Amino acid sequence: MITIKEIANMLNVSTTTVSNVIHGKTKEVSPANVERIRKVLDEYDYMPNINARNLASNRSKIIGMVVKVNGKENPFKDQFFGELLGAVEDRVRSRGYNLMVYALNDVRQVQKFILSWNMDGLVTCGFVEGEISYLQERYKKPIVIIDDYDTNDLERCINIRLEDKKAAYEMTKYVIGCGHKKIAFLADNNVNLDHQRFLGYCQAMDEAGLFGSEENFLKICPGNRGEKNNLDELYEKSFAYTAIICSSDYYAAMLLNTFQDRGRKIPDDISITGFDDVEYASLVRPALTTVRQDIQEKGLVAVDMLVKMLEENPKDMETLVVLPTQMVIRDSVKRING
Amino acid sequence: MITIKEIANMLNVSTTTVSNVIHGKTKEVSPANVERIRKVLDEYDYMPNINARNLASNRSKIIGMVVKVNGKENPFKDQFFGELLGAVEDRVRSRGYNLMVYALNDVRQVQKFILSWNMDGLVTCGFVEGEISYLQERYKKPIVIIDDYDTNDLERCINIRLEDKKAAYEMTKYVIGCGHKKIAFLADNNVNLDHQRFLGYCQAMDEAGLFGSEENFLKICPGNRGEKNNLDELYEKSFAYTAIICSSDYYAAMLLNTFQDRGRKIPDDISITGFDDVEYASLVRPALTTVRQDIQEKGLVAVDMLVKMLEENPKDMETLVVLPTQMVIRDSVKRING
DNA sequence: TTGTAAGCGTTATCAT
DNA sequence: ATGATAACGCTTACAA
Repeated sequence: MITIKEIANMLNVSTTTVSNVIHGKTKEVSPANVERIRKVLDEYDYMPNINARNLASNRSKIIGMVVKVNGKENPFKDQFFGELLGAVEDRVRSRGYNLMVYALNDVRQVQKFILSWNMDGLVTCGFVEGEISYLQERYKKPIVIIDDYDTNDLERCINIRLEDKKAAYEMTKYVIGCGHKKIAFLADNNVNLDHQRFLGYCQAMDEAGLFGSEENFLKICPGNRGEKNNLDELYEKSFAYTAIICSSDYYAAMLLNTFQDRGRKIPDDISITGFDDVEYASLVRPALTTVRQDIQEKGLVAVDMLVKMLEENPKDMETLVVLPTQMVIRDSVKRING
Repeated sequence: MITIKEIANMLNVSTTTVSNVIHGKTKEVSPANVERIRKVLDEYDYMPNINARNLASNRSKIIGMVVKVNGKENPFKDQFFGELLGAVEDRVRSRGYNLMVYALNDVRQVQKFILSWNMDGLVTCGFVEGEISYLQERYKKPIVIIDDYDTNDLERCINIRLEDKKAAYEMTKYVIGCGHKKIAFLADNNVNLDHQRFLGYCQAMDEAGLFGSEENFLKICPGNRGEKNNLDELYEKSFAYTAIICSSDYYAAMLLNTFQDRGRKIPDDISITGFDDVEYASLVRPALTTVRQDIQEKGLVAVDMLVKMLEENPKDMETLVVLPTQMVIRDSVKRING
């Protein structure tokens, strides 16, 4: 690999001049030299040594994507994260940055990597308040936080979310409108965005004079490697309901499966709804009635906001983006008599 | 961020001594100094500047993962790539490296990134012969090639594949054993691993005295953004068969869907098999009879082999890993009368 | 328009 | 056991 210095020597010019040509600052260089240097650059297929460049210029052109991993699972098995990552990668690259990916559960490790590499910015997903602010105190560059509700108005931080509460509210209202009264809500926890969705569910239930409380919150265990889901328990509990609002397509599909295997007909015996509208939401049978979010868009917006902060550093930048959702009605909810 | 030089000054020692402590070369440093330096390192939460380190030591501790993207699709939407990426990330990190991810279709771009960053090694997926050898000529470091059949015995390259032909052979044999005679093979192309699977199909057909030829190769169009699948055409053609061996779960699920929507019963009217055993293979209905591969393992092995080359540089290293597959019999194939 | 030279934070060689 | 010091390849004042 040829270096700037070598080219400068070859052509009897200074490294500054070569550097200027490389960076397109051709106004500062005589046309003749521009020509000569460009030719050599091309001929020898010059590639900058990015480590040297980063060291000298004190930036890195690296954007880190850090997703929190709970337990031992591979987060990118989940189509949501896969699609998000792909969108982020695409936009990061087309904006001239490079993407480093980490799936971690320890925020101290995150800190180590981003500081050591002097990353220009960060996209995080799945981390919560305490973790984010820990990072934010030590890392003085922009952070985009995807899908968190507890981190608000932190300096240099941008939040990207959905209308989670509203979406769950609408879905629940739709199910109620189909004649259901005994409706449960299912998630693997009741914090952050799952909590917001639960609140939406509760609101719709309350408005309809039904009973939206924790009593009807069904907690599903994530079922990591080795660890079993609590599907038996959920199966038993499900008999108390005619519909279950799930906080993800993933769990909805799991219920669909389990229940049908044990002989309950869906939606005839019980209705089930999902959230996200990942690809297999329309592949399972019955196809899931669900809430669509545009994951691709989430990733693109995340990077765009980050790069905007990085390159324009606008003073009055909006610090929160709430993306819209959309009901997708398929076949997993039955219209029943009141 | 505190630097080595600053620490050295504070303690009136040389940067060499500090550096030695940082790297655990405590034999070369007096216990008293080890103690003093460690304390400061800890107190000031020293983080190395990796760009400086890389520049000085001429390595990068970066492993690149490059997946070829055809058309405009986001490859990580496909659970196969998502899971592979997650496995690679996990192992890369635990081996002390960092992962940079690129989804590209132009091999010249790949070259630019890996050379500029001085990456230590590469994991590629989806690239084919000409592209790989182009890279290999310019990039003098190890490359792991996943799922390619046309690149063999290139220096510094390791191939990782499945028993694709054998797996397809066994699947076809199973379907024949269920009494089917009119069996098609479906893929989106007939090169590389899809071709191997097609060969396995043909072999089983031939052995059974049936007709395994291109005539029974059904080509499905990938259906990228905007572009439509040729499902109408495939639906019509399917009436000539009682079973279709698909080269991926993805397409199998798509057929399941389309055919059922148009009123054909599966497996009663036509049997369908998949390949990969991604998660939704067991979520669709009927659950797919398919060939299981261990994607997680594929990723782990890829990184292990790469790191082994990097750190041990063994002379007699095996250059090909063929991972096993496994038949998974579910509900999408019907046993019929000969 | 061009060149000089300091500096980025490490590593590593070679003395002492 | 410890320390000078050059080197890594680039950017960027500043000088000419």
